[in-house]
Amino acid sequence: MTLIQLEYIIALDSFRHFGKAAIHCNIAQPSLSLQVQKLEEELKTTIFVRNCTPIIPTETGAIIIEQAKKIIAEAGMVQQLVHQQKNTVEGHLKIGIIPTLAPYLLPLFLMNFIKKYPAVKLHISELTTEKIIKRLNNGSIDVGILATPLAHAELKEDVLFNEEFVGYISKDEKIFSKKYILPADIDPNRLWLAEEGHCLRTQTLNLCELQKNSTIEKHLEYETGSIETLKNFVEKNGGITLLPELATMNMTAGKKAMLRYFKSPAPAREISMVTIKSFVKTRLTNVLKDSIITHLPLEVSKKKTMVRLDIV
Amino acid sequence: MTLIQLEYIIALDSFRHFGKAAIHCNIAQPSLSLQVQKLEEELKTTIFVRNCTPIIPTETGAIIIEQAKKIIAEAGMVQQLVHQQKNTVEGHLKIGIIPTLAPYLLPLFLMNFIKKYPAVKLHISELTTEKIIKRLNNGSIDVGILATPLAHAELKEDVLFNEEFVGYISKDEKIFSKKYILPADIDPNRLWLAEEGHCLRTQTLNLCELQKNSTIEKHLEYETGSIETLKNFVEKNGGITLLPELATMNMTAGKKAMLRYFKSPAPAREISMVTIKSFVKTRLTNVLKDSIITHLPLEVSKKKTMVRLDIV
DNA sequence: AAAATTTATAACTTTAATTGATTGATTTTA
DNA sequence: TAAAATCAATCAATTAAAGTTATAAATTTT
Repeated sequence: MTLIQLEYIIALDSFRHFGKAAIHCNIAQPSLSLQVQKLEEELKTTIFVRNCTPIIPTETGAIIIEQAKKIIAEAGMVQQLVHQQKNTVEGHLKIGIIPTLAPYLLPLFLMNFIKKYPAVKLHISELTTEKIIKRLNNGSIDVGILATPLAHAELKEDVLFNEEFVGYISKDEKIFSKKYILPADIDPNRLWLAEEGHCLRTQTLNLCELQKNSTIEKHLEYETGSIETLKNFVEKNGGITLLPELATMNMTAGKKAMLRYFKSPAPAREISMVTIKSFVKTRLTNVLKDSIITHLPLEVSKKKTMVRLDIV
Repeated sequence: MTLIQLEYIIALDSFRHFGKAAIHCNIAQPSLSLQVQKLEEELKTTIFVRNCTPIIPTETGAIIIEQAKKIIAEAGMVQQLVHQQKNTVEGHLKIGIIPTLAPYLLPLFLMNFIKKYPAVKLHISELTTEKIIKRLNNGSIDVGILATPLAHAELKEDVLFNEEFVGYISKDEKIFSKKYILPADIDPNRLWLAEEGHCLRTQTLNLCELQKNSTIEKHLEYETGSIETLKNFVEKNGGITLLPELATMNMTAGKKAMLRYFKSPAPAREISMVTIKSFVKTRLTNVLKDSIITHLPLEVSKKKTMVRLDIV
């Protein structure tokens, strides 16, 4: 039994496909087949049932895979212990972050982070919530930064901050004249929404359904995943949209005049750093977390009374 | 990093000597050197300080070795899980047992055990308590069967039974006429003792010192590790010796007439099955334990009031 | 200072892992 | 239902790695 074989069966379990798992492991498909066979031979048990699509682990196989994950995690811990001992922060960290957060959160801390920890190589991907969860599970990213809670038992959530939603109101709207708005003030028919499957859409809808279960019937359906697009729509075409607080930070004074904050408790989304529970690069993620939190604007980091809008 | 490299550094830490560790690992010394170097290179840290004799692990090295032991234990668990799943009992088990127990305990269960579990390969060595502890720690035996408690934090003790001591009294002795004896009845000057370092000697001396701190001055000093020799001395030359109960089971009626049991609570030694705490072949050791306990003579297995004589 | 011990290095051998090409089996598509 | 596509296993060849013997370098012991 080798650590590599254990990595291979974990990948195979995660992809349920020899070819795809092989690509993930950076090897050719026959190598994977052979190593899995060798391990099965050594343990005198079949780990995967091949005569079905997709392949599935046997009962014993599933137990072996669980144990393999434990072993690989403990093995990863070795390098961590060395860094801890040296008091160094280095290594690779693959981060997945949702697109409604990335353009506003990353610039706040990223340059500072890579300057402070030059030995850390970051690899950041903008991904949807769904893809982040999938990739955390198959190990192609280490950390997710996204709205929580996710209610996934295998994931560990570390709350970074709560981000308020702010109304972005065209001058033509009735509620433009109000100083502070209430969820009830928002007319779903005047609301620009993010596209289907977008967590911002879910959160916004949650807010509306919080007040009344009105059927939303829009005259114009426009699907976008971009907050900038939503902003532009309100500016050019009127209407209302909800912006996460960080997206309002760098607006010009003129545009900020169109913002309307909610009366306390304001609706908010909880933003967390998520890892799989067996994740071992704790030192890296800890400094990342610290870096993010210390570079948050005061408006966000100071605790306020909020109502969390869940995404599920 | 490979599991083999981890095994090598564990062996090297245990022997503190490249040559000896290499023999233990069944490889040549340069192979071990090379693999340790490779691991140190990969982790970018030195694990062992070589410019001293014997070599010692660095501070970081010691931490890595601890983690390595955890990983190797978890890896050993995989095969165990497979057996558990198949509900089979198989594998190798290396047992160390003290010489004062081996000839009397092993015949009681061994044939039955190998018949019941034909897939288990046993390798049994008669070893002193000291050597058993050493070999448990360096992994050259899996289980020790010996008198406890040992007061070693890294070892797990599983009590099998308590074995009474019985006086073996020559007809010439005054106390031969007594039906039941007391520790105070034993004249240290008439006592045949096992050799220095022998746990039976320590236990016997403990018993004597329990009553009075008399200085033992013998006319004849004879060093033996064998209970049979002690018996023969009493038979041929008179005097007294203390026998562990199991050593009295197969005696002829004539010789049994020389046995004198202690008044309750009788002095006894605690016999346990000892493993290192990280040991994983729990299924094997469990069936071994069961096998031993179920084949004990009734006189031994039935609980009596005893006073434990410790060996330390 | 010489001998012995111990680890590292070098050159070579053996073993193991990986690959590209191909086969056989199964599923999908037309 | 036949053809195409997909997927894992097998084969032959290559590459990489782990191990070996012999020996050198360094250290300790005598």
